[in-house]
Amino acid sequence: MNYWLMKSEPDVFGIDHLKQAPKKTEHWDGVRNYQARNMMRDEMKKGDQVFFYHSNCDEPGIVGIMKVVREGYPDHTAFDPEAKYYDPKSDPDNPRWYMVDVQYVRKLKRNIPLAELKQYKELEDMPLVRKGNRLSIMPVTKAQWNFILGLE
DNA sequence: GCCAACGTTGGC
DNA sequence: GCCAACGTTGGC
Repeated sequence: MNYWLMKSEPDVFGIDHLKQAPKKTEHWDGVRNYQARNMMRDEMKKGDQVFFYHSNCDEPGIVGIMKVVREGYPDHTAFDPEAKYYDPKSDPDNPRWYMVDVQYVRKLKRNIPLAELKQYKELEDMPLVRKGNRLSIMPVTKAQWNFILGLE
């Protein structure tokens, strides 16, 4: 099993939105970055565990855990001219963008803010804590995963 | 293929 | 709201 971290803006889609969704499950649409796309399309597997990270908010940080319940499939919002992340270069016969479905597992006992995560030598290799990193989906090693859970 | 311009992300 | 970092676009 692999571990991941996915970012989302809580004002747009936060962990409570996921918790309140039908079956506590939602598709992770709107990703328009090739590195992140490749991970969702090729690498994220059913049962993989994912940290839910809140970005662009008062206190950015890891707030909970979810799991992959459906592996990569085409992001249909790219085909919809009305959608915010419409991409005319993606078409159903040759989809450019992919998404996975994720299901709410639980919140962490406390939110772990980015400012704190940056302090730990154990996490210095995470793209998350590197300056200027904008990747919205990233792999997490088992060691990093366990270390972060130990911070709860 | 290079690279300047531009747009976006996201912390602060 | 500012701005650094980075990805993408498009002219040449």
